[in-house]
Formats: sequence, structure tokens, C-alpha cells
Amino acid sequence: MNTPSSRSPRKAKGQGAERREEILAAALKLFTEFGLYAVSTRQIAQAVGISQPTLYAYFPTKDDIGRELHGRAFALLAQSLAAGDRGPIVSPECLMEMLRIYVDFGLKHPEMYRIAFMSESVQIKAWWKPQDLTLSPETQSTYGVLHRELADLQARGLTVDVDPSALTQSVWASMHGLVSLLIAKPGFPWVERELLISSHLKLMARGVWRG
Amino acid sequence: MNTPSSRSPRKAKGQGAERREEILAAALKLFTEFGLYAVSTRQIAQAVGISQPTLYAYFPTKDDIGRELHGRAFALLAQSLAAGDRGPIVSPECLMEMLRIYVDFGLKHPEMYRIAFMSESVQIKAWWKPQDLTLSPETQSTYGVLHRELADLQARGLTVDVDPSALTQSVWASMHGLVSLLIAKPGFPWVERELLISSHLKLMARGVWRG
DNA sequence: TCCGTGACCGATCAATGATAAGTGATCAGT
DNA sequence: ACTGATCACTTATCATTGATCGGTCACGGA
Repeated sequence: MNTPSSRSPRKAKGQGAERREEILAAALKLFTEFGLYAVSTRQIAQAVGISQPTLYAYFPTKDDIGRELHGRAFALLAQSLAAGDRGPIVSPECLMEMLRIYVDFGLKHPEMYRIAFMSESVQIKAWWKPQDLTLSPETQSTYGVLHRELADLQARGLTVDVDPSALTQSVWASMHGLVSLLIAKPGFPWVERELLISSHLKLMARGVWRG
Repeated sequence: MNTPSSRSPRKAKGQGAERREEILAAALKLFTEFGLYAVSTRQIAQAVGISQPTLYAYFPTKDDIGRELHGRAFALLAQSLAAGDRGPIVSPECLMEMLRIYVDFGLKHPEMYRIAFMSESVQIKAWWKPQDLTLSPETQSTYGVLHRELADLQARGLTVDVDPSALTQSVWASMHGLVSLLIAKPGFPWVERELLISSHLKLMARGVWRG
């Protein structure tokens, strides 16, 4: 009413798909810097250059923005792991190399990793309820890559003799622990990062490898 | 005004210290079930049986309630670890026993562990800023127990030859990874829990122990 | 009896996530 | 050229949130 010309209808833009991407990009940036719950929908809208209700034309809920980012982070991680797959693991070094991809992903995209594995609300609403015990496709592929390699490794008799699923979950948990703590507690007096990572990988390889 | 007698001044209660405890207990329960950000101050107040503004007579901020619980969780974990200290570690089984205390604590008090290591907002406000690089006394003691044991173990030449601090952080990260994932993702198709834990501990012990 | 202190409450604030209703540009069909 | 539908977007508004304000009530010492 008062300033009808203040509108900026984003002329000549394609469909709504690009707007969606703009929103996701802005949200990811803000979530990363300030945390999911410290960012308001109005801040996101302002960063994109639109009004706050417009967000709801693209996402039914604020949490859905987080969830979408969550899914994408998973997919990107799985993709990184798959891309780094060098075929069958034949040596401890080979195993360490694969695990390092996981670490590198987390440290290179802390915002992604945070949203994928360390975000609170999204997790509680998505996972806390014991109703759906199925894995999302993204989780499947991420976890699947690791499981396949380790199961194969064990089938060839190169690992310690424990259940391959248990081994996979154990290794995954260890890697996740390292990455999440490094991301979550930058103020902690960690030893030099490369030293920490390499010794962690060595620890894993020693634990997994037979003999 | 309308129902002045509806007040319940909690007669004959001691000082305010007990009220504080009631608030903390109620908040812990609610935070655990619904998550830090899904719980409102009014819900906490109602659970305690007081009005919402009264909370602010005991805590300056909602986040301060979370922070207090956070500190207590840390303290309790450190206490558990210290209580389980059986003196010098002389065998891999001995090491595994100590690490199991950590796991047991997390799984026995998931609400505590969640608040101590997996809470988001409190962490961001408390740790994200790189200003204070000092460790809180609680963290000191928790981390310290593990570090002391492993450093001692290495001094006696029983571990692999890596920096003892790196080893400690690596082991801690691995344990944290397992506990936090078990807590955060109950819907994940984990292998039988005891199997997972014991194989995880074996993995650790194998990785740490020399030879 | 009076007064002060401390625990507590209702009313209210600004900000939040979300909804409703409306505005104006664009485009197909006549 | 006119019309009507549609789309992207807006302002106005809602209930709820964390937090503040001033006041009220009971009780204990003078």
C-alpha cells in the first residue's frame, strides 16, 4: 500500500526452482554460522531479498528447510565416498585412505556435516520417534559404501573375526566421533589436526586388520 | 485477580535452593523427551507447579538452565569415571573395562549425555566462539582421567608409539561417536547392542595395545 | 501492630513461526 | 484489445515464545 513500488518481483527469473536454491543457500550459510535455532525465518528471507511469508511458498515449514539441507548433505557425503572408491581394499593403508575421505568431507563441509549428523531438532522430529525403522536412501548409500567394503574385506579373511555389521558400525561411530568433536569443540586443545587424524586412522586400521 | 487463592506459595519449604532443584529436574525430564528447543519455559513452570516468570527468579535465562544441567552432566560423568578407576591398567581387558564405564554412563543417562555432549544451542553459545580456549573444570576432569591412564600406559611401553594426547583424544572420540550415535539414532538398525559395544571395545583395545 | 523481606503471580513486551487475504504482472484465449 | 486465470509476491495478522514489570501475599522481627 504505502510503497507499492518497493516490491521486487524478481522479474525474468525462471521458475520457482531457482528461488528455492537461493533460499537453501542463504539458510545453509546462516544455520552454519549461528545455529539452526538462532536463525529466524525473517533473517533468511532478508538474506534472500524476499518477504518472510514467501518462504512458505517454497517450504511448508522452517524445519523442512533444515531437513532438505540434511538430505543433501547426506547425499553429498555418499557421493564423496563413492567417488573415492578405489575398488577392493587390499591393505591397511587402503582402508585408511577410504576413512580419510569421510574425515575430509566432514572437515571440508562442517556446515553440511553438522546438519547431517549433529543437528538437533531435525533429528528429534525425524528419528527420535521409533516408528520408522527404515533408513533413508541417503543413509543407506552412505552407510552402505562402508559396509560393503568392510564385509568384502572380512570375506577375504583380512579382518578380525567379528560380525561385519558390528565392525562397520563400530568404525563408522569412531569416525563420526572424531569429526563431530572436531567440529563441535573448536575451542578444545586438540593436538595438531593432521597428527590426530592420522593416528586415529592408524588406530582404526590396527583394530580392524587381522594379525 | 480472578482466582487469588489459586496461588500455592509452597509453604514451609526451605530456602530457594530446593525450588532450583525442582526446576532443574523438571527441565531435564522435558529436555530429554522433547529436546531443548521444543520445550517452553511455560511447560517447565507448569511441570514444577509455579508460574513462568518465577523461573527467572532462579535462572537469568532459559539457556542457563540448560547450561547448569550441562555442567552437572559433565561432573557426574567425571565422577563415574573416577569411581571406576581401578588403578593402573595392566591388560587390554582392564582398558576395555574403563572404556565401558564411559559407554555405560552415556546409555544409562542418555539425557545427561545428550545435554553434555550433543546439545546444540548451549554449545554454540558456550564453545563456538574461539575466545575461551580454556577447559571447564568438568571437562578437565573427564578428559583428564582418560588421559592420565593412557599416558601412564604408554610410559610403561604398553601402547603403540603415538603421541599420548593424540591417542587419548582419538579414543575419546571413538567412544563418544558410539555413544552419541546410539543415543541420537535409536531408529538405526544397529546390531545387538552388547555385541556392538563389546566389539567396539575390542577394536579400541586392539588399536591401542602394543603388539 | 506494623513493617520489611522474599517468594510468587498477572499483565505485558518484542520477536518468532505460521496463516490469510490481497496486489499486480504475465499470458492464453477470444 | 479485452478478459480471466495464474503465479510470485506482498502486507496484515495470529498464537506462542522468552523475558520484564509492578504488584500481592505470607511471614518474622520490632
